[in-house]
Amino acid sequence: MKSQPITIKDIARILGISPSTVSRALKDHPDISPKTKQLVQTFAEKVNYRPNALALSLRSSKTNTIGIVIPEIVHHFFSSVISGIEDVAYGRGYNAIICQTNENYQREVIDLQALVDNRVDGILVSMSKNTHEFTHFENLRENGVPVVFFDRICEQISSDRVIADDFEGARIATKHLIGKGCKKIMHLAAPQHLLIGKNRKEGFTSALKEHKLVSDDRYIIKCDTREAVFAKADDIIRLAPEIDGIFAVNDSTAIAAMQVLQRNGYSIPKDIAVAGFGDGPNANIAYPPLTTVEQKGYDIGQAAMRLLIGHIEGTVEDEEFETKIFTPELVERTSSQLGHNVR
Amino acid sequence: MKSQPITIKDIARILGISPSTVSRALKDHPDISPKTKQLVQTFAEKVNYRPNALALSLRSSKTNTIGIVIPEIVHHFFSSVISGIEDVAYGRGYNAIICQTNENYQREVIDLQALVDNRVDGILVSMSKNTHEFTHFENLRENGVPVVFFDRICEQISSDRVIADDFEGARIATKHLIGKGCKKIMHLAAPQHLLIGKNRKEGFTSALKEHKLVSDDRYIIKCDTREAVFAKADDIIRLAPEIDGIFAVNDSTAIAAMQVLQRNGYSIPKDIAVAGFGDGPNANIAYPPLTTVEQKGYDIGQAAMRLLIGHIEGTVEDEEFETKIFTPELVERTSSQLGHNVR
DNA sequence: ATGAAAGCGCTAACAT
DNA sequence: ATGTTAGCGCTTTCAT
Repeated sequence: MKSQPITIKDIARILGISPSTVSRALKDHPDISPKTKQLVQTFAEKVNYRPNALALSLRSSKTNTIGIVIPEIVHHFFSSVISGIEDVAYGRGYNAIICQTNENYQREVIDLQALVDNRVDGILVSMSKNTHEFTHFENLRENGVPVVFFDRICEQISSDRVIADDFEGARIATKHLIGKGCKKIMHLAAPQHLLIGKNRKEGFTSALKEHKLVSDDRYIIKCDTREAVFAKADDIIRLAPEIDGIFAVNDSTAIAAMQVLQRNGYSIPKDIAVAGFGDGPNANIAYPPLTTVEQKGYDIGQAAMRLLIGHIEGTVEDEEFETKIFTPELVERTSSQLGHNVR
Repeated sequence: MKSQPITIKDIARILGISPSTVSRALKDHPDISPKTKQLVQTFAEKVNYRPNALALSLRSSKTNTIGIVIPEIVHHFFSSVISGIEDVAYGRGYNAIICQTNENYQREVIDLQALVDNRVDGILVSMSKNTHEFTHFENLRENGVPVVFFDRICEQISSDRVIADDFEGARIATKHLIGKGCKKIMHLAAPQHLLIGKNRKEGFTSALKEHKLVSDDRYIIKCDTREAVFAKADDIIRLAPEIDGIFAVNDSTAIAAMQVLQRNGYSIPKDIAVAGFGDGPNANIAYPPLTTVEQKGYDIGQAAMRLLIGHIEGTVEDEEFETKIFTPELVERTSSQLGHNVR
């Protein structure tokens, strides 16, 4: 029962007219007589004719499809970005293909290649954590495929970029903790070869300096996942008696740290105030609800897609690149109310 | 600088040979002389030749691409399923296009149409909550596109299916609560036109009956999202004094219910024991950690993709359908320890 | 107002 | 061992 989809040629044969007439009739070409148009359109409707997108794309070298390459779909931030991208994309007649690299460099290379092979009109990329080679990005340029980086941008490649102001976000969160009375704040940091790791750490230290607080390297612990926190639990607990605040590079790290401290008899936020980064839905589920900075994923996605369309449709000069920066906003909840008891 | 990608024709012209020779040389055809092969392959490598997947697919009417249509990417269950699908797919030389419907029927129709237009080799679908018309699924069959439903299957369409045993999972969770001493258990239920809603409720009532507990309709509250729980908070609080357990249709609903109860002075699990369904990462983040049943998303994804490949590659009879069922497993945590205090 | 022909990039039957 | 041709489905110039 695997019936081949009907083609323009089929319609032409059945109706006893030429393929070109069918093609024109279907798109209301003025040359075609109303009678023929009527005939063709009605028939096409009846047999549920659908143009073959492959053939269309091959002919026009335009797929109306863009590729999205991201580390992990499951993170709230990335899925907000995807929603932003998709809403703009669909509105402008583009389809989006999502590829997740699972933070795997090899997969990133393969995914990009597959997108290029399938002649997508443009690509939106957020780099994997393990990417240190950039020739696969350079190849895109050589192939004439427009690219916009977002969030995890590649500094070595000149291109449009859309980012959250990680430095400022970290600074805001840290100043908030200081405002709540914290004097000795620990930072749970991401790897420093990642821009977000570097910028958030620098925002953190900048806030400390501004308020003339000591910036103790011992208080900077490298862990940026839930698992990493549990692996470093001993280090955190050893320092816990000295500190009164934690700023974590993301929400899951912040939440895991709260759990580690609570299991060791500390009360949050009474003994130690905590702030995270990202504002996913976890922040509300956490106990106590987590103070964090909101990253505006949806806006970032929209902006990235708009920039990409600018390049695809040639409304922007080819070598003219732009960087859009979104400043995060503090979302204050219970976890940062130093000294307060929570039920 | 938008250089068109190089084609076989280009190579042929430059090397002064015919396109067919180039094509054959590139795929090690035995007819071609080693010298020519060497020449062509080296050159192709040098200019970074890549076949145009569009042209390939058009010619072979085989795209080596499958479509995934799911309600929401962000849910842990669905992203596990995607990982399972992708791992099998890549291993067998298929690419996957992910479409999220956002539980929107119209979007589901559009996404499926786009996939068919792009001639994917097969489609994996988990239905949107708001889908009550099924002609768009029937059209797939008419177009000869193999489909496998998973999790949110469509009863009205005969096809391969991969599901979690929701009835049994709900029964296991409910019996667990009963075993912990619960006598009056509330159920937070999903809409009954959804199979998962129906099956989980029936698993719940079946466990009650088995243990000769009363099944009170007042204890069945319709809410299956975090927001819905807050909307029904008054109803839940009104009944809270009577009950000693809650079985929720999913984890976020269970967690929201715990929060509502806690904010109203109830202690979990001392006063009321709670169990959820799904075992996403939230279950660990919740306070107290949530007892729930694990849905085996990764396995379901793998199984669904394997079934789909069977149909695509014709190793399975066309009208021969299979249903694979995965039984969830209980993951016992703190939220269900009725009578116990948690710090 | 309609049709014939060519071509998007590729491959495979059919020459030579 | 290599080249010529035709065709996948579609559109569009160029006839008529």
